[in-house]
Amino acid sequence: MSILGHNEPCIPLFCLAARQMAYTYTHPRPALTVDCVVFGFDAQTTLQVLLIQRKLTPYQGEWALPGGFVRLAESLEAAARRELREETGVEDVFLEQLYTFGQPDRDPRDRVVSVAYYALISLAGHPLQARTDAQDTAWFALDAVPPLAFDHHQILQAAIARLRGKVRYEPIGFELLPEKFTLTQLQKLYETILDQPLDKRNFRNKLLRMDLLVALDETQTGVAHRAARLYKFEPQRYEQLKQQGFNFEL
Amino acid sequence: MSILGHNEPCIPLFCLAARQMAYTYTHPRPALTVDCVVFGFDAQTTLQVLLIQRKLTPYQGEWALPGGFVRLAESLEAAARRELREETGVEDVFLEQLYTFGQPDRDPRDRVVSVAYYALISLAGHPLQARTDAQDTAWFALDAVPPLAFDHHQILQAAIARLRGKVRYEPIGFELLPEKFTLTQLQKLYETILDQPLDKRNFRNKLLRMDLLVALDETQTGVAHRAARLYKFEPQRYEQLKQQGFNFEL
DNA sequence: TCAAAAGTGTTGACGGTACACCCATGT
DNA sequence: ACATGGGTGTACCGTCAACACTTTTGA
Repeated sequence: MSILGHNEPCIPLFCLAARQMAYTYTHPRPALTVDCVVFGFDAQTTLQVLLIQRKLTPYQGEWALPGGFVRLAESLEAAARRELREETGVEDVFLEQLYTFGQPDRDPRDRVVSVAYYALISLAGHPLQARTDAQDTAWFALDAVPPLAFDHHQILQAAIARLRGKVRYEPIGFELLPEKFTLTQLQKLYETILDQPLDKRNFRNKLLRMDLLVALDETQTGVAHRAARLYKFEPQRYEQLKQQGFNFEL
Repeated sequence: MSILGHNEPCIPLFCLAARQMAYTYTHPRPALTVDCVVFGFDAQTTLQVLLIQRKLTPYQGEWALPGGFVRLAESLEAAARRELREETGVEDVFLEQLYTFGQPDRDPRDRVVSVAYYALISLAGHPLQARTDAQDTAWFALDAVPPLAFDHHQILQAAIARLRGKVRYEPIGFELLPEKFTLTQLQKLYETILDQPLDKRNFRNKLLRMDLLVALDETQTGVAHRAARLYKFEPQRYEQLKQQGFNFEL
């Protein structure tokens, strides 16, 4: 646990650290962290964010985005993935850089610049994760997010805006669904993210016309009504179409 | 001039620097810089980037993006604007954060993370700038960019991709033109950025239908043929329409 | 008078939107 | 048998794409 309250085992790389000492005098450096906005979706509930409760001051006891210091020998994305794994158990997810936040006063103690990432995962896949036992990690529906530490509320808003924008012209929505899903689940996902109702027939026609989904020979199970057909998104098919000038758009 | 070869007067903030010393041991910090991709356009020529020639090792004598260290008390954007002013004389321009580059080996000497920005300016407005006298600052057409230092080529490519994407759904193209411009100049700008020919009548109809431009009672001067009407982009009008659900799109 | 760019409308194709009913399944 | 969501087609309308000639001006 670091002095700044982020979770990082202390394994300094001595040669790099020594080399840096000389430079530090001429150029005092901001601290560098990564923070992750993890979105989870489940057609039974809604779109949620993963938060952790801070154990250290400042903002002790408040909720915050998972994140921590960047090590000297790892890339920014690697740092984000490591923090995500260490703090929340989340692994192997869609992860993309969002924006870098660097207002001088965003951390009350020291200058800390943070590179924010956002991640997308299916809650149906990993239902509430192994970490739910830990009292300090929890999912919050987007309309019930508690006050957040630092400028994390601003980061969250930026992530929502990015997701809303990007989901319309890149097929990233599928990252929030299990591998096999129904068209109704997909529609509910889009309605939730875009915050507007969509017409069922138009939605289905449009998506199927794109030729990105393969219909499986399977149906939903465990529902108290007619079981819906399951579909799968084909990333390779998308790459192929994209090279032929196809543009995903919804 | 810093040991890392970026241009920054050495004015350490001693109290912050001292406070940081204690943390440095537990958390050796990457150095943090900003780099700027400055795009300039002129309907007589084409889309260009502003580069500076490095005077220090490494990559001595090679071309690079303007940039330098972030100071402890300034925001990232302020650092980008300061470096731009100090190194190239460019001021008061459209500037937006692009992406943060942090591969551990992107600087051969030390870990340096760089927050990249891109800027848009009209060359007709500031024709080749006061700095053209300086031998170490120059504009390069995008299809004639020399080899660049560090990973600056990658940064440039990312900036081009961003510009190409964004120009289609936000009216940022006007930042590359003088305040008063002709529709032909605007069309040439879009053709250059999107790298495809556009139909003159369709282009004009579509833009004028958007109701974002005001026709001025002035025409071009100094051309050896019929002078074209001048137009002006109205940012307030855009904000107003946006709130009514209007989406710029080309 | 010539060269060079400005300016202007119509048509056909396509995709978006709006809209309502029957079907399959589990309880 | 009933409740719940699954699944399907068409008609209208607006927007995009293709396309060529006349006008103005300066040299």
